[in-house]
Amino acid sequence: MGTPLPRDPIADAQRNWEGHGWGNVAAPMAAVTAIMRTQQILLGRIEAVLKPFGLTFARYELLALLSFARSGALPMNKASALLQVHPTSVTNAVDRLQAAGLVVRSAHPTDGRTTLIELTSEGRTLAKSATAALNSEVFAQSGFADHDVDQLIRILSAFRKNAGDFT
Amino acid sequence: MGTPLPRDPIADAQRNWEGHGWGNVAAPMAAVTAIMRTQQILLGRIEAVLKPFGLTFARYELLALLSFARSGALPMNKASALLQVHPTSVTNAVDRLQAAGLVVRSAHPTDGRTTLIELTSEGRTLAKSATAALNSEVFAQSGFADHDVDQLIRILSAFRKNAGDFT
DNA sequence: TCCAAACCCTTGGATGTCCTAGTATATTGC
DNA sequence: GCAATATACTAGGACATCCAAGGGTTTGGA
Repeated sequence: MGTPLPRDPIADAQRNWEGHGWGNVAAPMAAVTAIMRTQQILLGRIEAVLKPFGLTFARYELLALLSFARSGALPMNKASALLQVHPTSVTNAVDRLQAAGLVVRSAHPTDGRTTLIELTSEGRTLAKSATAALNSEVFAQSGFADHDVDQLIRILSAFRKNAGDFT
Repeated sequence: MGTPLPRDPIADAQRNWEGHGWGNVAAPMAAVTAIMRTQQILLGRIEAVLKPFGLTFARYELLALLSFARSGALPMNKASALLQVHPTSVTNAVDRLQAAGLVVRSAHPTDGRTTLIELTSEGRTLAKSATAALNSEVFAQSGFADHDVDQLIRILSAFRKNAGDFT
């Protein structure tokens, strides 16, 4: 998928929108499309860094979440809510992490419906290493200027709140 | 995946990062994570609007690209480059669009390796309708303030250029 | 001219996401 | 107390994305 294009395809699309009389939504269209593409680029970088650890981003996120849980354990429904993904996605991730010996499922002490996900010591160690790698190889060189990072956090936080992610 | 959380999980993660001595990368981490989540929200809205048309976002993007191609046809490798996705993803999308009668594959006049994707009249009509729906139901109500849209376009364009998307 | 290298598309496999049930356990209300 | 409703997790299926590999077509250098 490799060589750079001679022109920005998203800017072209924006011009196309304007040329078709949709100028009022051309800019939001371009912004939304740019977010899609940026996410794709960032995900690619993250996956590349995690690959040597045998992790994908989905599994890493779960591992990281558990590692910050103090007790090292969380109910699956809680993890689903915090990661904002479908419960079946968590089931899928836990299956694989458990097969890799990084987490274990255990029964909830009082609620028989609930399953706890618990970090193993291997899981905790791996989470730490993977986080260090992401910090130095992705986040420390994100490609965003410092003040742009602040802008992004502000803009996207407002968007997410408005979209009903949190109160 | 429903009720709003009482707190912003990304802001919490940022605080966690700072608390662990990773303050220098906490903000980029939060920005990157927010982009991931924002993309997920936007994709969900888009897919919901496209569903009645029997389209997914991937298929719509290809359809829209073809509809702007004047001749209504593009080589698959060109589509792959412009959409910035793996060639196999285009193969997949074309398979389904062709099965739905929205595009047809045809031979390239001079290069036997290349396959052209061509819009059918049904495909062109559907692309028009779907675009109108996206414009009014997603882009016209993106949830971003106008000046934030400009900021996003500026910031993400610089990022994509820096990432090698275009020159 | 001719064969190796480059290029194009497709197939097959691994992952992840969501949706739609289906099973099991809790909670609520009468 | 017991039935109806709600909640939690999982199984199966549809899609999309990427990678690796394979077969056909062009191009280019010896």
